[in-house]
Amino acid sequence: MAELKQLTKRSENYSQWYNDLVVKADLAEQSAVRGCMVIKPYGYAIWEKIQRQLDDMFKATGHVNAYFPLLIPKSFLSREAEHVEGFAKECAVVTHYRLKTNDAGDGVVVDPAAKLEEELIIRPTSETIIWSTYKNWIHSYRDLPILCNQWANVMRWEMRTRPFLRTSEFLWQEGHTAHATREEAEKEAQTMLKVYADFAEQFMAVPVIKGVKSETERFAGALDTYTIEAMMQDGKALQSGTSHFLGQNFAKAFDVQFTDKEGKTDYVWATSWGVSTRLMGALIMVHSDDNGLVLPPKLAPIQVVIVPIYKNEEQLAAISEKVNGIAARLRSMGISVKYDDSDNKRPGFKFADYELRGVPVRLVMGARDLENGTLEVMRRDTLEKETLPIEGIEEYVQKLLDDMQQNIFQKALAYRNSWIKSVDTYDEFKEEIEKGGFILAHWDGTAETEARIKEETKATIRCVPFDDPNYPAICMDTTPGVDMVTGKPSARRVIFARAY
RNA sequence: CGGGAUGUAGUACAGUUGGUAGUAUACUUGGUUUGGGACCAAGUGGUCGCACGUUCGAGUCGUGUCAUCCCGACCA
Repeated sequence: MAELKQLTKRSENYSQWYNDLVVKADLAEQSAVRGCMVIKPYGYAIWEKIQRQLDDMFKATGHVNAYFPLLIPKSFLSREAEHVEGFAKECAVVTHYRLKTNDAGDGVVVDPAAKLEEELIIRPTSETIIWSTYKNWIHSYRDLPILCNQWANVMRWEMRTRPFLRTSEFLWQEGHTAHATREEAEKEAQTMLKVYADFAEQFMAVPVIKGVKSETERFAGALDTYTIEAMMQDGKALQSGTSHFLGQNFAKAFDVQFTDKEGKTDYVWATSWGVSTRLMGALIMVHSDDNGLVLPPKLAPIQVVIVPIYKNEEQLAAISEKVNGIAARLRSMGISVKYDDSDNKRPGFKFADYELRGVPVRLVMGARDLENGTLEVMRRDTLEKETLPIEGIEEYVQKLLDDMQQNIFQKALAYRNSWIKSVDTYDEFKEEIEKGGFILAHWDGTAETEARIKEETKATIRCVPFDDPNYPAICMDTTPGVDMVTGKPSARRVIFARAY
């Protein structure tokens, strides 16, 4: 149950509360299945908020949802050479379709007679099964584009797992699009990367840097992989979402051709893009403090919790009357409210408990407030408390939630930017990489140099950043230089970091 | 798959040279409390991961086995 301790690396203070958080806040716990994850109700509620928002953004960019099979014939995977090389090592394989009672009669064994002619693999990603399907859907330019997304689980038999960041089974969405032209497909891949970046920054309040992956880090089977890279509180990078321009690789592997307006046939151009429950890991690792989770209001399952403090039933009744009105008005404004009038926990316990869960705003009303017509407002991000009149509290809370969303993002942004550095020499690089953060350095563009740096420092190239006026100037430095290791010419600085 | 560690109550742990299992917390009951994780009293709960062995006797020693965690390689 050490996932939050693991995720946050704040062992000293966290050891005091992470067990409580995991147990009571129902975030998640490791199941008995190797590297799999139980996402308990409260954690899942956060995932649902993420899902809903992303789904809206996909629909707004013209996409529709579909669903494809969990099991993929083994032979499909090997159609695309790079793809199979990338995923073959981590596939769970289905070899039989039946069990039978064992000879002793006290258990079951795999029935050898039920061996499959061709083994099935549990999808590690769905490109192959989807493109084998698209072959039947696409004949003409009139059939294009196809803009499908699927919400699903996938399985990758990783050597080593980490809660949220790398579980063997995980939930995600994967978009798979088919286009008539290269330009349209490239534009799609860029568009979806922007959707991811907007979601991360505006909803998760996690600042990210968009960029393109080096050849080594590219998705197996893609021509280009675009990424959003986030910085955790411990100075390690986290790839939080990727969008791939697949070229015609999968169309060729599955023979998906179409006839264009001139009557010529050509292979279809493709993209795929995905984000996973890893985003929840990012959310936890970027914002949490020693009191527990800090959720951006836009993703908090409970945005406002109201706690009454009372000595007897009459007081509770009087408080509840006031609170019910406030809660109803807040809900009518689209704010999710929980009124916790349970009498089996003391107020102090409730305060601490909702802080662990990251509930953005807490309202407290007691006898004192009843008399004065006030209530206490606490904001989770700064833990500041103030006593305000009941009159107009709804508008105040609404504004506060907006302010907090901004504040949490700005805080994370300032923190992230403080982790961005630039170095000129390899010695300097080795020194800085130990401290963590994004490090901009010159690179000669070769896989050999990249591999050597990874071998010697454990740092990888996170991306070649895209031009964005909001990024620190240091990221946008496109002046040529020389590689810090080999001294060969370098077109521009790229981002290195140690990563999860 | 290599290196290291750990398996004891729901959870987190202690258990000395082998002598028949304990602390905290949680849970149940009763009472007093309630503006920052309450207190008092009583109570429930464990064939000590599993198997075999050594021994009069094993949580403790030995062998095997399974599982989990950490560090690598691999990866989103």
